[in-house]
Amino acid sequence: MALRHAVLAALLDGEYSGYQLAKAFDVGVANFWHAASQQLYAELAKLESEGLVTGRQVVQKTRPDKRLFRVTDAGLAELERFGAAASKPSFIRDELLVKVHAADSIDGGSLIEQLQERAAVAEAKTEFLGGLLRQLRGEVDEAEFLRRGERIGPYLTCLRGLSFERDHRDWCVRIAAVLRERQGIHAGR
Amino acid sequence: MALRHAVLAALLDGEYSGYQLAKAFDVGVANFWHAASQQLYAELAKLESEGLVTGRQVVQKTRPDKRLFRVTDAGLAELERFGAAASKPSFIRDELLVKVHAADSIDGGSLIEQLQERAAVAEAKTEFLGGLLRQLRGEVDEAEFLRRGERIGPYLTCLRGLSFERDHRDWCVRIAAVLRERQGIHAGR
DNA sequence: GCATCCTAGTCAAGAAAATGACTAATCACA
DNA sequence: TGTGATTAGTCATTTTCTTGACTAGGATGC
Repeated sequence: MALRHAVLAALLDGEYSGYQLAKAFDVGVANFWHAASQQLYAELAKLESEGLVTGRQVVQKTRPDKRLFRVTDAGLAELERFGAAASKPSFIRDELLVKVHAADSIDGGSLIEQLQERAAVAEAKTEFLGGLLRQLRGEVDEAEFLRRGERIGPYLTCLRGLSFERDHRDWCVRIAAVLRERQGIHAGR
Repeated sequence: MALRHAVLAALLDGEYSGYQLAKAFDVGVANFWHAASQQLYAELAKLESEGLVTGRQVVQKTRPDKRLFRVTDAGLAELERFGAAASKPSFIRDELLVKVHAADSIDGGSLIEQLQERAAVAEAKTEFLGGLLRQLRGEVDEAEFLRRGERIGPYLTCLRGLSFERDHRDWCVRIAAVLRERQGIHAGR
């Protein structure tokens, strides 16, 4: 009963097909929620049967037909209700961190590689989110956009994502350096 | 097939009962993995049946008896194998962020309150993790500890947790301020 | 001219995780 | 003297997630 609200929140940006929604969950929404496309199709069907979203068929010539969904008034009411209720505490789940926690018992070389790779991914995502933010705010500067923009929700969560990715990148780089130095010390004995 | 490695990594710190493990998953391990105590008991039973951990009964007078677990050589080998394999991408899941994404459609007052509350929690966790780090490194300074400490894995993941919480707190404070200012603008019209 | 990618989904099986209830003794507090 | 917290778990059910396979046509690249 939680994915549904992430879907509703994502659909506020406009009409989406399940496929497009899955894309959104790979980029902006990924800053706070992850879901596979099959889950999204299933959730959309459930939301539709409950009347929280409506879909309309769009026939396409060069592409398979699709169904575009948007949030209904009942969906908005449900979001409103959700917004007022208590939130579950957030959680992270990260296998790379599990490995680092076990760093003293596993192969350092491989770990360093993975940290560098992850740092590169985080760096790429940092740049991507930077671009996305520029796109979302358009011509105006950030402070002005945040004061008077019409749809700032996605912007705010992207800000969080950007900060997270930067921070994560820095940590990865630093930890890789720490592990490299320790390898040098061990090799030098 | 993922919780098992988090459990193995956590058990590297020494012998733990299921109950103690659950505590660890609420503090240090929470920086990268979340699990309910029931899951941990179940996972420990599975790991034991596969020979990756061994448990020994400890009879207590004033407390219920408990079973302390430690990682076996087979468990270490499994961790080693896990360390060399590719990691799944990490994911965050945060209902508060879902709400912020939908900020334009839900009640601002409640959201601001929740952001402030979350900021306070993050602040408390920041302080807690700071203390934990001091405790982990003992008398030596950080650079020295990271160069020559014996068990740095938990320290490194706590560093990540600390950074995350600080960052999260700052974001919460800032977003609450942004939403407050927007409320002022609306009220002023 | 063939291979692969992209759009746009659907289906089913099985693993993993979340939830809620329950036991039972001890200790701290008021 | 009783209320609640702490230690130390167990059991069962439901929900959610993951994985892999499958359809099908058009676009793109080599």
